[in-house]
Amino acid sequence: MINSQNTAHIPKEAQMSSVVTRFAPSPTGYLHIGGARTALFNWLYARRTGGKFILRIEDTDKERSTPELARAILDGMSWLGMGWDEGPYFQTGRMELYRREADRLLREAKAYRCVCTPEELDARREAAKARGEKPRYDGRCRNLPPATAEGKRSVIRFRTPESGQTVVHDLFRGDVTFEHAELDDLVLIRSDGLPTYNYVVVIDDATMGITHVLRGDDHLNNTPKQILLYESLGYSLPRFGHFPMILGPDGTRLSKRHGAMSVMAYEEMGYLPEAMVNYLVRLGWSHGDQEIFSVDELKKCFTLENIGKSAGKFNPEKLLHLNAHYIKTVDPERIARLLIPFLARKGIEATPSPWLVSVVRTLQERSRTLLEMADSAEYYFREKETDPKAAAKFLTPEIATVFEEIAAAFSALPEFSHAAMDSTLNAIVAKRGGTLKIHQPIRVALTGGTASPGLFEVMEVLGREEVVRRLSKAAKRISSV
RNA sequence: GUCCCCAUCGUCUAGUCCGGCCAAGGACACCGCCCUUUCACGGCGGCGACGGGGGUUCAAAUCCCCCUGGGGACGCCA
Repeated sequence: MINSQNTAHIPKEAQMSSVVTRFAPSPTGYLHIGGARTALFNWLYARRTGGKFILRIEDTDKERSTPELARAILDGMSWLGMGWDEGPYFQTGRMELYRREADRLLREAKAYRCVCTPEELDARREAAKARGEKPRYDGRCRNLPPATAEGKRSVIRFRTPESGQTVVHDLFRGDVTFEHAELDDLVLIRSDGLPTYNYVVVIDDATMGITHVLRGDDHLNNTPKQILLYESLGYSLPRFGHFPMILGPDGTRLSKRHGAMSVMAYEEMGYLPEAMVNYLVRLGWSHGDQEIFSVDELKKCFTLENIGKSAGKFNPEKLLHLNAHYIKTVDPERIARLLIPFLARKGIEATPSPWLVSVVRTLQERSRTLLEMADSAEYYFREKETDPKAAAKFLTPEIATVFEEIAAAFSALPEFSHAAMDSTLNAIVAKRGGTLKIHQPIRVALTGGTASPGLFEVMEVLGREEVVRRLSKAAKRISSV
């Protein structure tokens, strides 16, 4: 017998207009890169098709789930700008439904009670591995008279067909066939009465009307079991699509070893959500040669057809590049607002103002993250310690008098503008033979280092008073050495 | 070990379904040059891939098979 998801008869338009996707993370960790992309694909597909996107928290692992982590996942979703149309649903609130359906399966003999203990199961698994076999449940409680389990600690297992096969019609990979003989009798309800993942996911997806189950291909092997469950429960099947996982830069499964994998860690490092979204969407999906995508654009052009099949490696460099792109092109007023907490971390108090925006404008082209921007913005707010090497090279004794002359000339300027400063400097240089290199010394005196935005921009933002003050101060300091 | 998936530059990928337009295109990184008051931005150029072997065909990155490599799953985790 071959089980199949038969949706081919449904007209394309009908499928399009009624798409329901979901993201179902378990609150046993933060929202990480991989999870975020899964959410993104589902969210984008729903948006693209005018469908619905549901958020569901899979909290049936009472050992590891915490409300704080559930909160953190929600925060991550919000930061990335992914809103959900329904939920978040929590599975812990749906226990009665899970038990009722399990009882039904039990009554129909599609499931049975198993009294094997975890210890026994472990031992058998090890033994099977030692023998070189696939470690599966051996089915010894399958035909136990129901009375045997009476009063004993037991789990409810699904009675998987012993022969035949199930084929998964995967949206991205085509048909994948699994022999039932390869599957074992999975646990539906644990001995403490809590349901397991493979079971609840089916009930939830079915009862919530999910039409497209789009998830990482680490779930592909679970799918035949779930299809069998759908059929036993009498539910109609959604369409399944398994996209490749994201691997660490070293090609192994993503984990803490790979450094910052939590999405929110990137916010703290000064990344913009649009950069993260853009990076994530291009990892495993493409649209010709296009690299830059706004969210609005994605809502129009994101398609399932362009999702690839091979696993991708997480590449922090490209994410950084994309972030630099957005730092550079996003509205400076917004950057200014976002920058404030980063400045605060350095002990710099700033408030939104046109001046702050002008600071940002000078730094947009040379900052790849908000963190970098805050670092290079420091001299606008307070004098920095002068880099000793820069001082040695540019703050030479003969420059002191030049600084004083410039300070005086600047003070006398009717207007402290780029053009006025430029011609003032040129005049002073010309007066001394025209070979004097004056820009770097001024830059060092003003910013404490040799790298900064255009000198005139810096001076305009700093303001005449501060420029004159720093120049005079530098002159005095040089002379006093 | 068993089963499942995957395979184009170091990385993300276009091209593969409908074989010729591909002496394989774009992006990141790297290198060089130009622009330039520094650092950046930008522009131009360079380096760099169809994993191997068999088929099929007039023709294969594209279709088939095997091998190899990588990943995943095998829980009273999700």
